[in-house]
Amino acid sequence: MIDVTDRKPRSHELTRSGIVLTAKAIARRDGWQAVSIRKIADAIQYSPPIVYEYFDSKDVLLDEIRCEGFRYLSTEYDRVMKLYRDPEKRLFEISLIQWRFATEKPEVYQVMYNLDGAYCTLPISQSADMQAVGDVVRETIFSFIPKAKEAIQKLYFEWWATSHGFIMLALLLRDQQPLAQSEQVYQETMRRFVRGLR
Amino acid sequence: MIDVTDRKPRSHELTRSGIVLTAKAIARRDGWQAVSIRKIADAIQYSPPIVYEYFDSKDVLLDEIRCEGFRYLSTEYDRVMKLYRDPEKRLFEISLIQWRFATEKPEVYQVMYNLDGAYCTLPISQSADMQAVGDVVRETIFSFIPKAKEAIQKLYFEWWATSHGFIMLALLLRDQQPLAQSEQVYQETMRRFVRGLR
DNA sequence: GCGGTCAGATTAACACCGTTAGCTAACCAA
DNA sequence: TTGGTTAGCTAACGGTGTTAATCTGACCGC
Repeated sequence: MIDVTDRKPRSHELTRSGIVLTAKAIARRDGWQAVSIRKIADAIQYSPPIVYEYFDSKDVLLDEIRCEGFRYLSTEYDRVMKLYRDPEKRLFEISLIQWRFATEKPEVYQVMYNLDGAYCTLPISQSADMQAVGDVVRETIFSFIPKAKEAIQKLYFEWWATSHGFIMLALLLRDQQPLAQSEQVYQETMRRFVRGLR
Repeated sequence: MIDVTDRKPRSHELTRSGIVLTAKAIARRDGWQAVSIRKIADAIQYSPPIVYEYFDSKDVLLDEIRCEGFRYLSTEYDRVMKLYRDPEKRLFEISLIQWRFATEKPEVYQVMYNLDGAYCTLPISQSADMQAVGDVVRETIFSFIPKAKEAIQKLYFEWWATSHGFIMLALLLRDQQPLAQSEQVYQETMRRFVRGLR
């Protein structure tokens, strides 16, 4: 039973962001498998169908959070680009952001790559937000290794795979190997990767 | 309604492996999200509770498939160890097995790492089967880089992260970048990694 | 033949899930 | 007072993992 009396009136935008925040909060606490439309509705003190006024489906809600994650990365990358001029420094700092993001907002990282029970069926490939992230990294690589488009794409693929692989494995083995130790190996590897580009 | 007349009598072992095979078949066709106890029971022509005679829960069933995957890798690694004596060749061939396994049995690879809707809550860390896989790789690395235990563990971590990262990303981007092309980059990278150990 | 036992398998239920159809109650213009 | 619009709800459908209770039928001693 919903008690309407203690439900504060909120704007459309506030309710919408409330849904997103609640979904992430539940995912962070209990994992994505525990996130349900009913629990979200409960938390924002509405009935389940209201959620569908804001998102056509659970899939679309997850996709929103996913894109939000890529957009966040994009702005962080831009910040680095403005802060440093040295391409080598740039790519290394971008690598550090990747680690920081994955460890500080694991629930977002999970839904971005469909990890640990998070599952969004919408294709990630066509996402313009993900493409934008790639553009910044490719541009950075190009700025000190001006090669053909295919070569840049290959280097980007290698950078991404290395970064993502280390992060994923570090999170997977975090109860065997302390995160701080994995982070050290990560930084070492990414520094070596960046240096190897020269 | 279940028609008992056309259900063939099977041994305990045969029914058990039937459950595992059916789960993998559904996962391969429609993804792990589509795998349900009822669908498995339907396929093996039994009622749902029968599945619980063989596996305490869906989680345990997934864990079995996961461990089976690690055991398969283990035997394949052993095969390579017997086939080649050169440590460099050994580690490279093991890397190739990793790729082949992930692309030929994606549904098993997914459940091993909780990817794409596959979700097993049982901790993977304590799995002896996973440990066995690691032992073979660590041993291989040690055989031509005899270093301290921590250094070997670090190299193993790097090898695993690199291999897994490339494979994951290749599968993720397979509709943008053909798998054959990604495989080439993978082989190149793993060869470089192995060479870099000298 | 008859009653009892036991294992194998089933049905039916519980509490969830995503999603949707349809209702209610409040408001506002005419 | 109507009529219409709108926000929000309840209730339902078909699905999920899981379990308690029940049924079925074969076997065995008498």
